[in-house]
Amino acid sequence: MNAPSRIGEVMALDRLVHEPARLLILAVLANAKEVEFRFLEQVSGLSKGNLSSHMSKLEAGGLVEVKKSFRGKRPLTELRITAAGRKALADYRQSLAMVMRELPTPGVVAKRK
Amino acid sequence: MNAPSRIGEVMALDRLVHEPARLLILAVLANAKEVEFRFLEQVSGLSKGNLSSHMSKLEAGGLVEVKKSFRGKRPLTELRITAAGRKALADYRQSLAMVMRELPTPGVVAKRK
DNA sequence: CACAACATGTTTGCAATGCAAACCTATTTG
DNA sequence: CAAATAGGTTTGCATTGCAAACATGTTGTG
Repeated sequence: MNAPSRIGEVMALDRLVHEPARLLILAVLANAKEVEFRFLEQVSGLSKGNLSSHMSKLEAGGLVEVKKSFRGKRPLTELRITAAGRKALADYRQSLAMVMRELPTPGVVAKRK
Repeated sequence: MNAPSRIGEVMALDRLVHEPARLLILAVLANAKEVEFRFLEQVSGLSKGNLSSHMSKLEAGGLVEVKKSFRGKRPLTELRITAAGRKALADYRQSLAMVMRELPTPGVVAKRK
């Protein structure tokens, strides 16, 4: 119950996942078999450059796989989440849940004494 | 269809609060009337320098108030969360809750068939 | 055909950030 | 007195997130 006892959880958050842009990407990927670069660009509102670099980081970290091909004559980049990616996301979610418990509930303020 | 509709929440996270070290600080402050620098240093495991700069950022953002005084002959720095700080934390918590809903539940993977 | 405009990403350049080493001022201890 | 300790702040640096510029091909237009 005591905040300090679990306070360390916050610092253990996986920074690769914690970054909002990447968290968004992972969340989308986790809900679809395979997602196109263009789609991600649109739903995220990220610039191409920014998206591209986050993508590379996720790939470098092994959380995501990138498949390059052609649709017709145009380049096509598709992303898929890996098993490690799912695990990282699940772990992150778990940590978040703990963190949420540490955060004061709206109303805890009134717990004066 | 709900994932893409609420997906923007992730990008709206307040970066000032989102940073783990600062989130930790805020969480601690929210549960105590006033907290000493040294105490924060110990429970967080942050270096003095790091803590000092996060502190300054929170102060600059108006989420925290810093009171400097002396205890005996030694300098003493105390922090208190402001109303704005509580609000920022509450809003952040709210956003987090939404994000959590977007994240795949452990077990969603097995939803085949 | 020439060449402009578009499509799809990647690389580059830069400002902002997190981090701890080094520093500063004052006090206490050997 | 010198050295160690206390309590923080400033500095220097490596990393990052971000979009502008670039690269490479394709389609449209006169």
